[in-house]
Amino acid sequence: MAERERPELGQRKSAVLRAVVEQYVHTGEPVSSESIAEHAGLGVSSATIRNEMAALEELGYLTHPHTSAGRIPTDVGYRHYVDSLPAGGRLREAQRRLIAGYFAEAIVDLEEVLKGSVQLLSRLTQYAGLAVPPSAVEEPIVRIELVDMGPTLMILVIGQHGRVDKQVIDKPDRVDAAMLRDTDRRLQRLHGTTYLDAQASLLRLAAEGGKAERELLLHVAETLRIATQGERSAHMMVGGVSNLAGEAQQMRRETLRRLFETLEREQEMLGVLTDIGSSRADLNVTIGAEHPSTGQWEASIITAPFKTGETALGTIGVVGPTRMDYLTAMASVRAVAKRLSELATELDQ
Amino acid sequence: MAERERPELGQRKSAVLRAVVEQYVHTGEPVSSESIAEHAGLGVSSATIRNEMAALEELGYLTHPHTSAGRIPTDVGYRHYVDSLPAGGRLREAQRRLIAGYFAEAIVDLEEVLKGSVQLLSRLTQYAGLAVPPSAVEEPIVRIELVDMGPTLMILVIGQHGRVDKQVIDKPDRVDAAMLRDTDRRLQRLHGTTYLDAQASLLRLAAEGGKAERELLLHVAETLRIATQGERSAHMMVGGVSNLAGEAQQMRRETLRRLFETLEREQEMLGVLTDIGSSRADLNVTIGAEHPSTGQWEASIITAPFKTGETALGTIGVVGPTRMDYLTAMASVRAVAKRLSELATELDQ
DNA sequence: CCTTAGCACTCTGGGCGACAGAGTGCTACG
DNA sequence: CGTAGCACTCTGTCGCCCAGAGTGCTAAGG
Repeated sequence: MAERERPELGQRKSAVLRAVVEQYVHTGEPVSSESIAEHAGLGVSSATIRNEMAALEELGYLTHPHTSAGRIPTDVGYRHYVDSLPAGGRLREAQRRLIAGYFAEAIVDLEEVLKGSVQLLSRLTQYAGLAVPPSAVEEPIVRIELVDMGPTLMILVIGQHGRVDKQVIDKPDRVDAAMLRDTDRRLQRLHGTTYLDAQASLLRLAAEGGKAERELLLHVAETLRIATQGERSAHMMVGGVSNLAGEAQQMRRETLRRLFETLEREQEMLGVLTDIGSSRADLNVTIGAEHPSTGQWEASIITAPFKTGETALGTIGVVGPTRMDYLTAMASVRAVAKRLSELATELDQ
Repeated sequence: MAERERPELGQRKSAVLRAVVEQYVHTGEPVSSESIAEHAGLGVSSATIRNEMAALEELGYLTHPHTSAGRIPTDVGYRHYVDSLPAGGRLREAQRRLIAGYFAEAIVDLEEVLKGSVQLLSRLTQYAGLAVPPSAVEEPIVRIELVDMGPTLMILVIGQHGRVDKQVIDKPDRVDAAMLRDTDRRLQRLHGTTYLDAQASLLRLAAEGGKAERELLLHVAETLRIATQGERSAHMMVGGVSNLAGEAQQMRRETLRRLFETLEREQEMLGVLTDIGSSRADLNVTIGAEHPSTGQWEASIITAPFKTGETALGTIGVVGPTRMDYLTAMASVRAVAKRLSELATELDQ
């Protein structure tokens, strides 16, 4: 729809826009026509650049802090810039090596790998990294156990991809060792079914059994529900937040506080990420006010799904100020997601 | 030793110091002699207060931003203030209810309780909350299992207090189902021993068994080692960091960044907390430059251990700016630690 | 000897005007 | 259509002044 209103820019306008974005990202200062004329190598004078800039401002791609200041990109400007970027953004050699080095270590626990990836991304980009682990819904269960802890009981569920969900509950009355063994055996039937299917099966099983057993099974079902349904379980991972505190020269204190607040609220943040990732593209970029939440904190989010074959597992990404080095950030996220997908595919066999 | 150099202040000097600290914490502005004379109810004129203030400055408890500004407390000033505080600081009714409400919920998983306590503390104090879970060293093992995940193998250790440690490894060659069952049975001997003792036992067992089994057992020992020795396992919990971003009006950007950075580095932060908590007091307060790290970020840390009976389990606390509401913060930390200790004692039976 | 009133002194912060510099927008010309 | 040139506008800074806040000191009084 925005496509309709903002038709293809001329080649030179695009070049000017790109130059403005890149210079502004680099220096953080409004960009003057003269510096573009000098550095961008377009072979035209500053006056011509000024005309182009005025036109770009008219079209909504640039703004003015005040009359006699240079131009800075608007969200729309960044959007055009990002869309016109070549797909295969390049990384510095050092960055490539960092990524390669990380994935050379043989870590086989997906959760550990993701934790590391978050760190990796935040180091690559100097923004905050984030990761959303696979939802358990479709994950086959390898084992369910009831562990007797004395006065309490631990329900333990192990998934095919290495996730472990646990819940500790007060041991219901009238539950003894024999009964636990019995229920435990019954739970073994669920091995191999997915978290989702197992929930349905449990409800059926619960209906059959005696009162005490029913209570137990319902608790198990609850554990699975929590594991699949977010709430306290959907533990999104965030790292490198301190980068934002330093980097964000221009962010006002209040803006920064709100950003941090949201990053701490898993549920809210997951909602935002779901919105952004719903397009199922290989790389999603959301710039400033394009999303109501990110608009609030003048931030951009770049995410990419990682998958085995064609099925999406989870998401990784970075959060940074709108004035972000999109080229590097996009390339980093894309590269890490690619490696993660390869690794996941390998683990899956 | 500081005790030696700074002898007991007179009663009035103490009162003036307290008034300055409290007013400064409240308003964030340097405090003038006149406002103390008016509000502190000491029944003397501002000139007298001025004399006292000059003396306090001489002694190192107060400073001056510049000649004609009011006084602000130094770290030493805060220290004296804190030490002279009555032990049973009081909380507002609303805060009491918040704490009572939280502990009224029947959560029996220590880890969950701690996560909640961190949130609770950050809401009570408006600073960042933190918690260090019990070390596994002395915790009895309830169960050790080897879970066959296809190409990989998960080592799973469950502790008496509800902790679950896992490590996923590549399945060593020459390991088949029968052998897993066999080793699994052998591992059952370790049930009931502590994480620490189990490590020693494993090394002995490993020496006896065949080559493939030895490799397995060594991996198990490694899992236990990681669980007891910090590294990636000692997952300190931090929450409410966004409070600091807003609250810290006076903190410079750079200071804030460093603080956040340290909060993200578990190992470093754990080191600081260990230093602070080593006194084994019921409540530890470290103010600004009293610790080299906290000095760097102009912050104070308040911690308290929680225990069952006499054995310390872990630590909770808050981190805030030196200009902190010590009264409330100390009372909050003390109250939450007390409740946690009660809860832990209860769970332990 | 301690307290206090009074006063001179100092430093900050805001308001004001002037000014240099940066950058634009426009016009007129090739 | 591009460009040189120029008038115009706005910011940031500097110096200045002034009001206000708060101190330090002195001298007088209990």
